[in-house]
Amino acid sequence: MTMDIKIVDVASRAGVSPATVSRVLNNTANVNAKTKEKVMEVIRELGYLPNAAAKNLRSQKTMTIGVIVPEINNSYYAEIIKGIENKAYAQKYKVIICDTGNNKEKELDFLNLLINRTVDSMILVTPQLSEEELARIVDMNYSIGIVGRYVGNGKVPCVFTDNVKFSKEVVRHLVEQGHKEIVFLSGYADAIDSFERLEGYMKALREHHLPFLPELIENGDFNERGGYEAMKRLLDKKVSFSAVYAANDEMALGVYKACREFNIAIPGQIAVVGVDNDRISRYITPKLSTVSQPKIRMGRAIVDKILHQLEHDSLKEEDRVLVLESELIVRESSDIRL
Amino acid sequence: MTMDIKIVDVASRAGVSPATVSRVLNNTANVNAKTKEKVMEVIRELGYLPNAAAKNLRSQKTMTIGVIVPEINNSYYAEIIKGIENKAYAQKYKVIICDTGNNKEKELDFLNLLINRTVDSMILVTPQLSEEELARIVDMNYSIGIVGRYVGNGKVPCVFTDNVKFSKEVVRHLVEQGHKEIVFLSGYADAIDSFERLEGYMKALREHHLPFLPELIENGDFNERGGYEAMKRLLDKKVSFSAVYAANDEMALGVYKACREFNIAIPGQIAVVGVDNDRISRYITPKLSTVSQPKIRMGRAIVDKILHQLEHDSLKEEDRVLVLESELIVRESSDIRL
DNA sequence: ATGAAAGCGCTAACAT
DNA sequence: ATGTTAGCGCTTTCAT
Repeated sequence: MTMDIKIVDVASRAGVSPATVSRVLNNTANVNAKTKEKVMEVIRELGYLPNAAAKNLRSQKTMTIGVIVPEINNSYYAEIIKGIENKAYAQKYKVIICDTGNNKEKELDFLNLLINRTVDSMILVTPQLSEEELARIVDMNYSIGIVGRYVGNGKVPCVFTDNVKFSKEVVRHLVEQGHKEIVFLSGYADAIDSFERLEGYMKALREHHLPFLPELIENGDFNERGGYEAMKRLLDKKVSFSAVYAANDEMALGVYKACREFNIAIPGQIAVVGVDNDRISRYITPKLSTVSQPKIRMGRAIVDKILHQLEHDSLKEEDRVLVLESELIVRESSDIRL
Repeated sequence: MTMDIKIVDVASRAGVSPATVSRVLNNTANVNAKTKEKVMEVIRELGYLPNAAAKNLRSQKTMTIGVIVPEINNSYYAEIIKGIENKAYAQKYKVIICDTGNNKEKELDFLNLLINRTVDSMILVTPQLSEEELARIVDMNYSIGIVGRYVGNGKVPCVFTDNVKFSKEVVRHLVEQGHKEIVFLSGYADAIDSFERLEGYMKALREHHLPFLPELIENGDFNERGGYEAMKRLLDKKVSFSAVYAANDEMALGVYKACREFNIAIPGQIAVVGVDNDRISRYITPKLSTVSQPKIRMGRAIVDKILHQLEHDSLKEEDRVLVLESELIVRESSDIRL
């Protein structure tokens, strides 16, 4: 145990009361310039820092934000966290990270940090919780922000990109390249991203007067292995197709693997497009076409909204939801001219 | 503001004293089975969770560990964090992340979370701080753990891999492949990793009776661009060499880029080996030889040591430092037979 | 402009 | 086995 110095130590040494020290520390009332100077000096001398727990208890704030993500060590989430941490630091907030490993139990468990006041607010990145579950918490007046999907609740700020819109763009690009039979590789079925990307895919087909063929839909659970196996299933089924739109880059990597194994040329025989603009997409051969999302900005934006709401106790509806632009990046894997 | 429920609410509703509620909550003394049951029931009914700040203040613990890393969104650090978070969660600890962006000021600032008791312990991953600076903090009895480098201070647990050892392995492998003029691409000069990897390189040269040529040493600041530019400088200098040992995969990626630009075949004309086993190394063409480090295990291990020390207030010297095995992974970029 | 004192919600020492 | 009470270190009325 350290013999920490407390506010009374500073006070007595400076010849003032604890209240005055608190005042200069927090700029919370007028303090005579001379005494202020003296107090500051003693604080420096003693290297005093206010005990966080006492401060939190008394002020009912922790200056801490929690972030719940499915996997910290996935570059997509790591970038979002980066944005959150950087913005939070600039506003003097700390960040507690919670890695659920895609486990909903853990997600719920971490939410307790909000209830027991360990954090002032919780950011959920592509959460598994339903709108109702979210509503229950928000209605108890706890602060929550969402990254990666739209939420209807008027008290919940959310930041995301328009899955439907960029999915349509991907399909349009593929159609322009001459493809008519396009596979859609979905992530796990209950993820909102899977659903919306599929929706965009279907809408685009209709717009281009292409038939929707259910046998061209496969699920790859958002991971490489899933993509690999889905691709093998497609090959087994002997359905005819010339392009694959994978709902993320991970699965596209799996498609690459299967193609390598079966000697299928990309993009010569099969074009491939992914989503996320994972770093690997630029380095793999052939370079993978993908959709880039402004991950760091998403992180920064949600912090902005949450803190605004925390401080002003309100958020106009038009400020509540932010949909950021994503961008289709065409690379070798879907460009026959290359 | 929510009307939170407090321990007194639970107590009165259960017809007992706050002390008893605290006892069943913390299993800190014998409580009659019947009353215990009753208290638990009320707790569930009310959805009571103990206020964290009050608990922290009273118990002088926060059950929180801070982690300071140079860049969260770098897979090497993200993996270490993953290991830390998972182990911490299993022990009921939370994790606050601090991203310094390689800024020493920020590193020092984050250490204040230790002093002001926001966290019980702080893990520094490849810190920029000197041993003396660390010692100053540790001598005030604050708990610190280090990942990624050895520290002499007997009170500081540390976990790392043996840079010298694997560097020698890398050079030996290259020599066995017939290389005699091997470039060493260093990271920024003040990083301990740069220094030790260089040391291993030099020792290996001596062991294999190869001359040490200063013109074969270049600095690439641990990033891709630095590697690219270092490689161009080497090419400009017109020195002769047939292999490059880059102190991390990032720089190796830069070497790849330069070689592509100048039409140099890897490994035909120049062999390349990196360090870190970044995911990209398996996907790039040609596949990059590299050194794999057990990142997640490093994270888990340091948490183990720190918590042991926190609870037992001591750590035997033989338990204090852990050097984990790394492994040279030979892939296409340094194997002429492939 | 400054000080005295109450109290944030919990745990632990002491009493019963 | 259980209750009473002091106090963790701070902020914030309320006085002066």
